[in-house]
Amino acid sequence: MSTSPTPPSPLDSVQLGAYFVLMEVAGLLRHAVEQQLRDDGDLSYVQFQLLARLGLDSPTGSERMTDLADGVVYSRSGLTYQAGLLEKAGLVSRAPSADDERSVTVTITDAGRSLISQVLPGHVEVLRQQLFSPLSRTDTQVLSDLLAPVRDHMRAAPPRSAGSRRRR
Amino acid sequence: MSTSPTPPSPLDSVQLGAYFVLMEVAGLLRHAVEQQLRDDGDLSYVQFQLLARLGLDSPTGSERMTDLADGVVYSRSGLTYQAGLLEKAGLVSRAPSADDERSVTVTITDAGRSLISQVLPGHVEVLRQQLFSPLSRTDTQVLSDLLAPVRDHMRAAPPRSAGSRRRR
DNA sequence: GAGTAATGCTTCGAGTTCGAAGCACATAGC
DNA sequence: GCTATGTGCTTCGAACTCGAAGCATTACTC
Repeated sequence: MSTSPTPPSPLDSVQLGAYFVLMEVAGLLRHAVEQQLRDDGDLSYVQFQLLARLGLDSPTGSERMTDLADGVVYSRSGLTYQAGLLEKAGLVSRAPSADDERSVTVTITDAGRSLISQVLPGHVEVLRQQLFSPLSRTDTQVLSDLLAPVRDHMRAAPPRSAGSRRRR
Repeated sequence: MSTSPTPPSPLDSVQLGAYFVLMEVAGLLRHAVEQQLRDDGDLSYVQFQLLARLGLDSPTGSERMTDLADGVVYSRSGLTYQAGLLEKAGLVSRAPSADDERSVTVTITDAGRSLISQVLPGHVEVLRQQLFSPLSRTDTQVLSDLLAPVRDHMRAAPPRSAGSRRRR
């Protein structure tokens, strides 16, 4: 209430270590993956994420811009830019949504699907070598189970651009 | 073994899930942290990493450019840019190394140390709320133990710019 | 059903990132 | 010692990213 300046109560070394190693692994993995995608299909990591989400996750192969942006943790303006590139490359098409005239629906094309399947094997191989080779089946399961609640928790309290434009 | 084209052998769903959740948590966490750093000390995530490494990890408060770049998973040219910004802000100083005339040694200044301690409490608070609140003490330890070998493995087989300039 | 607020996307400018090329110093081989 | 190769850092250009501001459509409220 007055000037209690958040008593330090620093993280213990285990927590700090977990934080650092988490961020570092993610960073290194991203670099490795990025390089493979560039070599095999001339795609950036974000572009691959977008295509994968459309081609593998979505049953219809379509999604709204906003849902795509949220799903990939990405700014809206950045998505506009990337969607433009993907469209120019013929991997994706954009059209105003049927029900909501404001929305734009992005749909993966056949070329897009084919590019995914061209890139995927190498992608999987990188993951296997870089990420999974030091992890047993059980390890992987445990890792996943530990992080899933964290993801859900973070999604719930969105630090993202999610906040309403300005909560007045 | 003529044309065995890397038999698909796709990752199972557990592995895929682990991959996705790992990358997503890291992404979300980075955004959250970035915002806090911006608000509390006008620092980017990379800048904070650099200062933290100099101020908290290094006993002397100094490191060579290359070691800094490797430690932070960052390109050399990018580091040159950021080191320039930090120097201009008075948080860091640069000087040619004593033993090797090519090297540049970066050293954190008092202002840099003071900025770290100004930003750290809020940083820790974000981590506590975003990352650690869904994790028990044991969970955190396990997570750290799972990822440490992965990091070591990835560091060993560097996908980074590490390769010699061109292995001829 | 008119007016206000909220939502969906894009444009714009500024800042950041990377790799390739280049410069300077250091090391190796002869 | 002198050339050839390697290493450390910086400069340069191109590409990417973000948030703020703007435009269009939809949802609320009375």
